[in-house]
Amino acid sequence: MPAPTPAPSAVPARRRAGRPTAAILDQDGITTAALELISSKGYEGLTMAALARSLGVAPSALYNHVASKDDVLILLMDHLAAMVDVSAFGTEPWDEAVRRWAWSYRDVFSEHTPLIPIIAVLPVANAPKTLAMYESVTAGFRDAGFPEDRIISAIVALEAFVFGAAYDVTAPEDIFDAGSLAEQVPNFTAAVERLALERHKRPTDVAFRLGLEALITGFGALRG
Amino acid sequence: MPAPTPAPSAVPARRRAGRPTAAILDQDGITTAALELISSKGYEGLTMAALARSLGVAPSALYNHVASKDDVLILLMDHLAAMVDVSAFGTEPWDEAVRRWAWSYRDVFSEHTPLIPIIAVLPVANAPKTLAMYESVTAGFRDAGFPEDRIISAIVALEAFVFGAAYDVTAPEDIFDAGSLAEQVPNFTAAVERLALERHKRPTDVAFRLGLEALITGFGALRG
DNA sequence: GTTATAAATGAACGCCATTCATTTACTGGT
DNA sequence: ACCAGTAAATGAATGGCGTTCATTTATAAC
Repeated sequence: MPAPTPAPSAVPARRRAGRPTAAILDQDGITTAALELISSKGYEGLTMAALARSLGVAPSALYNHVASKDDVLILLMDHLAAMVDVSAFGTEPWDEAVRRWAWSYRDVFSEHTPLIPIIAVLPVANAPKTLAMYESVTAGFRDAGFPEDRIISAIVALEAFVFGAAYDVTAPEDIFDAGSLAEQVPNFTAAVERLALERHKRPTDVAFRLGLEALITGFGALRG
Repeated sequence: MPAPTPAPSAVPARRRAGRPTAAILDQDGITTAALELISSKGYEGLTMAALARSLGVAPSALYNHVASKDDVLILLMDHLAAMVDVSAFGTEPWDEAVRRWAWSYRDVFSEHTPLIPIIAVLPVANAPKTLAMYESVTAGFRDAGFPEDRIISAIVALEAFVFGAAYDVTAPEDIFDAGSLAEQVPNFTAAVERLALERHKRPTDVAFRLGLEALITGFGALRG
């Protein structure tokens, strides 16, 4: 018969309430766990209960470290901002640096579109890594001879394009299939059919490139 | 004392279950009520319960006419697409028509940013009025000598910019105030301070204009 | 007339974010 | 060495949400 001493279980013994020897949770751990949860279950799977469960903790415990679920989303988006590639500012010519930054920015957030409504509107003071990204980009623009009073406007415009394009990446392939209404919109249907299928390039990438190059060209002309 | 016959009450007598003389609800009525609700209480106030209440109906009654709340949002966004000004295509030069379309598009959706994640990803077959908008724009591009195989890409890029800019409109004024971290981001802080305060123009409008003009110029060069 | 159906009701469900009283172990002051 | 205060956990409870479903009934169709 089995020994009376309980075997170490996959389910850990239920922790008693009260202050533990060392804190189990912190914002970094919560952020990491949230990212893992998102990559396995998507944003629908990101609930406070699931997050707590993945950390081996009761849901209410999270609220000792974040004020709300929105707070978790802010932590996430600031973490992602640090993953955006700004390294080309300072090492590459301005236009190439913008190109790399924008593609990278779009790619990072296209996997995290539910954060876009938050980052687009969040005061930078609440997001230090995002702020650091802006600092690098701003310095790159200034060093490239950009007039200082237009730098922020240019960045805002580029960002708007990037966010919109990030959504576009997630659109289904047949988004432009008009179905039974096709006959009623002949010009549109024709244009969709002619959409050049460049090899190895998604339509969303072609559109992003087209817009980005126009913005880079247009803004490049502002440099002194 | 009051007569036994009940006076006509502000609260209507509770309707019995069963088929009414004429249908109370339809998709148009739901859409209109939803718009009113949003304009008075905002998108947080748009719940199925509140929507039903504003129509004098039980929440479950809505589900005879829409499959889900997302369905309501789709109705809303298609309704809004019809409000976007495409009238300049065909009457004005191409660049001016794009300008009017884009500004109008941005203005309409800046009041309805919660719909952006939906419209950005919804197949056009589910949104006839949106499709009609695309038809007008596509025809305008074609008539302006735009190469047919780039029309969709150009529209997608413009739309991405418009959606991102719509979010930007809703950002708080102090979004770029770095607060206590200002010293750590000197270039950024300086650029924010120099942000030219053009009279009568919001910074968000300045940025939109900057980006839009760059896109129009860049895309205009593609015309044959 | 009978039958079928569309369109309403209201009760119930499950999920979710959040709050709160409570417990407990560590920390700093005397 | 004690004591008080506090940080960090528990788990039960709450209220709101979208949605489902059995039921009812007026109208339309045969």
